[in-house]
Parts: sequence; structure tokens; C-alpha cells
Amino acid sequence: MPSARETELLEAAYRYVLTHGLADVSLRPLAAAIGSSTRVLLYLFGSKEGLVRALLARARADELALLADIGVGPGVVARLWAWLSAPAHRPLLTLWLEAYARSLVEPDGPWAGFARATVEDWLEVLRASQPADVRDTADGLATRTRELALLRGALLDLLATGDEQRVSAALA
Amino acid sequence: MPSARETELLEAAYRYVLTHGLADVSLRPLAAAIGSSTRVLLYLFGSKEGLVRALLARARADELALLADIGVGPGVVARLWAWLSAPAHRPLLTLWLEAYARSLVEPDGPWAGFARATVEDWLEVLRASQPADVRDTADGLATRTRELALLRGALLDLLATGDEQRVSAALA
DNA sequence: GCATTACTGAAACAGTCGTGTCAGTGGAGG
DNA sequence: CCTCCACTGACACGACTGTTTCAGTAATGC
Repeated sequence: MPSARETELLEAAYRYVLTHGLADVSLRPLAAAIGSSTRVLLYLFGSKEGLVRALLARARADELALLADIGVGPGVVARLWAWLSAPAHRPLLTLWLEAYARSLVEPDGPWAGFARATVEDWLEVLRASQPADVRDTADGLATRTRELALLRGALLDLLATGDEQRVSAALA
Repeated sequence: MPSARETELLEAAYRYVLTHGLADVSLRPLAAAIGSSTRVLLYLFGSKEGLVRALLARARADELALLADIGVGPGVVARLWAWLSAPAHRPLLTLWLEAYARSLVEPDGPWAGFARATVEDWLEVLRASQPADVRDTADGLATRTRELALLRGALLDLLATGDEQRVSAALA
């Protein structure tokens, strides 16, 4: 049950890491940037690990909100790609990739399970969007795994090159 | 023109970061693990940034050697996936992803351009493997971009879940 | 033999890290 | 009024960071 001040500072910290990255964030610069102090951050979140965990949960909340907003049914892949390729979402997606990579390198700590969780979240949405008669077949599983791979791979490409035209054309 | 001792230590350091990650490596633990000292690492590589740069170049050399070894022509995608999905290559690929993400978050420093460079390397191999009559068409570009996305996205999935059966089936 | 070169050890530098301690605020409820 | 509670400021602690200084050692080339 977070207090008002806690969610307020979490939002500010979230905005901060979206532009500065999560990997080598440190308390003092972060606190200074959001008009707080290390003392308060530690008081509210217990430890730096607690803060990172809260930030990761915050990012995940954004992701789940997106998936809920996209909905299910025909055309999900296109709708997902429209969202992923929107320039405004690039900082979030870079943060997402950073957390993904980190959770693979360091399977313990606050990052644990982040990568696996997002794979499952997305696969579930794709599954719900499949016709009922293929949803539980091996073919259906293969299809949505392929769709997910295509989206994620295209995202990697887009984040690195910024070449939206080429990547979007490849997905059409 | 690196000295013998330099390449020897670089190999040892490379083996170290393959298991420990590159993001939060620090000189003293690294030096202790490979039987050296910070003094020597700094002497040989100039600075930590120089060392990281050398390690990134080393990883990239592995990648380019792979691409040369795979060759070009029909079936490249399958051959590439066989290599990517081999369990023995997982540490290298995790390191690769880590460097990829980092180069997006921090476009300056030793990581600069890593992500973009690998996209271009791989696209070029896929291009060389296409029939001559589509190689320079918009369709050819879209096709190889899609093939690359599929491979990279599948790799992300595999690294997170380890579910080689599902992911490989999706690529078939 | 002697100077040059490549490498190495020990210790210290200034700075940053996360965290703990101690002492306060200010407002809300009894 | 007074107590409780959420929050905050200042400061210090020990550990760790990359880097530098000063001092060697061992081998190589002349």
C-alpha cells in the first residue's frame, strides 16, 4: 500500500530512468534530479534494490496496460507493431530491452524473471487472438511463437537503426 | 599490434565476461580472477574503457568468424539458427544481447554503434544469400529484414525461456 | 656490460557507492 | 495541548571505483 508521496517519487524516478537507463543508476544523482534525497528514497523503498524492483514493476504495469489496451482478435500483430514502432514509445522500449538483457545476465536480484515474464505475457495475448480451433494445437503454439519473434526482432532492429520504413515494410 | 601477453590476458578476460557479464565488470575482481592485476590491465589497455573496447571487439570477432563460417547461399537462415540455438553458444549470445542493449542506452563510449553494426553485418550475409534477381529489390530488402527479425526475436525468446523445442518448431 | 623495453607489485589518490545514525520537521487525530 | 506518524536534512561509515606514483624485475638488442 504505497503512500501518496511514494507513488509521486516513483513516477518521477520512472521518468528519470526512461532517459538515463536503469543499469547504472545511482541514488544520489537520481535523488537530486527528482528533487528528493537518498534518505527519503531509502526510507520509502527500503533499499536500492527495493527501488529498482518498484521501477521494474512500474515498467511492467505500463506493458500490461498496453496489452490490455490492444485487446485481442484479428490484427493484433499489426496493432502491436503500430504501438512498438511509435517514436514516443522508444525510451520505454529501450528500458524494456535493458531490463530484459539484465535479467538474463543476472538471474538473481530485482531483475529475476523479467524476460521470461514478458515472453509469457505476450504469448498469452497472441494466443487469445487466435481462432479457437487452432489455439490449443501445436501449430497454434508455433504460429504465435513466430509472431512474437517477428515483433521482437523487428523491435531490436528498429531500436538500433531507427529505420522505421524498412522494418515496417518487412512486417507488412 | 597487441603483444603476446596482451592477447593472452584479453582471452582470459573474455572468458571471464562471458560468464560474469560486461555491464558491471570491475577491474580488481576481474584481475584477480584471471591472475593479473589492475596495474597490468591498465598498462596494457590504457584504461578500463580501452579494455571494454577490446573485449567488445573480441566478441565481434567471434561473431564475424561465425558469419564467415556459415557462408552464403540457400539455407542460411536454418544454418544460422542451428548456430544460435546451440547451448554452447548461449553465454556468448547473452553477452551479445547485453552489449546490444547497452549500446542503445549509452550511445557514447566504448559501446557506440555496436547494435547498428551487428544489424548491418547480418543483413549483408542474408543479402549475399539471396538470388541475384531479388537481391537489389525492395522485396529482397524486406525479406532479409524479416528473416533477421525472426532470428533475433527467436533468440530473445530462447535466451529467456530456454524452450528450444517450441522456438525451433516456430522457425521451421 | 649496458641500455632499452616489456611487464609487474604495492600503495595511495580522490571520488562514488549504498547504507546507517541522529536529529529534527509538520500536520492529523485524540 | 499533545502525541503520534509520515517524512526529511546533515553527516559519517566502510567498501569499492578507476587511476596514478614510485619502485622494481627480467629479458632483449647492441
